[in-house]
Amino acid sequence: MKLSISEENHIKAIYHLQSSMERVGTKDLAARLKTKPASVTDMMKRLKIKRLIDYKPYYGFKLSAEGKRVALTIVRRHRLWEYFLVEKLQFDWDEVHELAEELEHVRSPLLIERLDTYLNRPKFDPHGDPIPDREGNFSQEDAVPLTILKANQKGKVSRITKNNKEVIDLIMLKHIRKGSRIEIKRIFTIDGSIELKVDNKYVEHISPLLAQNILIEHENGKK
Amino acid sequence: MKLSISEENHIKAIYHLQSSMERVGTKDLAARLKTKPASVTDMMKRLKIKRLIDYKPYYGFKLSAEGKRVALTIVRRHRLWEYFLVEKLQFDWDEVHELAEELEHVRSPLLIERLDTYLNRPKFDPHGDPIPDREGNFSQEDAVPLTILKANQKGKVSRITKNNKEVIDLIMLKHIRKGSRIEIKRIFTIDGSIELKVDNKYVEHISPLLAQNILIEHENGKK
DNA sequence: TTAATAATTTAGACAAACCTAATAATTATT
DNA sequence: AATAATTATTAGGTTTGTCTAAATTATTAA
Ligand SMILES: [Mn+2]
Ligand SMILES: [Mn+2]
Ligand SMILES: [Mn+2]
Ligand SMILES: [Mn+2]
Repeated sequence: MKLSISEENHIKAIYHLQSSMERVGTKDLAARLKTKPASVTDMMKRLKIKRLIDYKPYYGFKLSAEGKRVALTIVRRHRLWEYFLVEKLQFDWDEVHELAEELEHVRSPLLIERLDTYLNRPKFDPHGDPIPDREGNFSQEDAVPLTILKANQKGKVSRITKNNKEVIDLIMLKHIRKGSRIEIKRIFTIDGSIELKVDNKYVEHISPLLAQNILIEHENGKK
Repeated sequence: MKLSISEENHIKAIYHLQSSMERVGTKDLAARLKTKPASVTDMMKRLKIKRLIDYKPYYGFKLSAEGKRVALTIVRRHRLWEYFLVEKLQFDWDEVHELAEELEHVRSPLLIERLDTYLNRPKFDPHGDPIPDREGNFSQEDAVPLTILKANQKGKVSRITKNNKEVIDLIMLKHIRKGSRIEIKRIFTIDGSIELKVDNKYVEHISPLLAQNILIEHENGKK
């Protein structure tokens, strides 16, 4: 099925909103896409015809199985490009979203496959969000980067990604090591830096880059 | 000025057609873009309003100075992406055009600048076509890859790009060396291989990859 | 130099993707 | 339960980019 860029953007937005609400409403989707409720209704009718959503007028919508599959391929493309931009083109992690928002619409399974291989099949994007694989599955690793935790969440350090000397020195300095109990205090959106409490003892402030290299034992179950 | 994807495609197509005709006609442009003459006329009216072309009804059109500037940035994006796809993602040189046709429309000067840097500022794309720089200038080097020559054109070998042993062995085998006089006999579009006469003596058949590494002294003057 | 042919433009339609304003349905509040 | 507030849909438009068919202009050939 060939989808337009706008259709893809709508599908992806529904996917994201669904994680925090059972059915998505017209107003919320319009707000997220910076469009108007009337326009969303138009689009929902079309997506319903294409069987990508379950749409009950006045009662919101949710992705169909096929819609979810499509959403995951778009998310995959988006996050792989973000990873590429940061890892290869030296962009900062907070500069890449808008570009990925466009690059994600180049639909070529072969391109994405090659890009994935080239990047060494990364499991998380520069913001710490997981990158779905070709089949739409997320990493089964129970270790996730510290960056995906939100304020007030807790976790235990399971391992450090890079065995780079500087990284090691830094985490030592911050009293972090394998097994440390971490509690996120605050996330500064300006630079993505994180204030956290280590082993209920030390209050530390670390960069997002360092945080990406600290893997936390994943709480299996609902997110 | 913000241009749509379709507008960009039209501008670029005019640019290419202009190299073989003074003014471009409606029918030719329609054929190249796989659209209809009536649609081209519509678009030409709009591009005229945006002052990107000089359009005289019934007498064809040509790019304005500004139009040419725009065309060159699109060509630059196209060719840089092609280079990326071949050099980094292991695509074959004959598989990349369609993908670049889409990637070229991600308009971000910063992205293209970083990509260029990352790729080490290549001067020619995988087909041997020159990549314009940020200012729209082509390489001033008087050496161009053998691949940009057309059938029946002649040239003198100025140098070999890679000092790789295999490349050296191959060009020796084909009787090619610095100073050799080359005459292109035929280009096989299936694989891009080239039949040529060396020093008016040996008829040889070489791969496009090898041809890319053979630099020819450029005939300065009109193209 | 006129008639035939080819190229181009115009007229009129249509789908996609938006919009505003008006109307209707749902949900929350007294 | 009635009313108010919120949310969603419909009606009717607009712009972009395409199309087909008809009319017009330019070019070529008789
Ligand atoms: Mn997008
Ligand atoms: Mn991201
Ligand atoms: Mn190309
Ligand atoms: Mn294109």
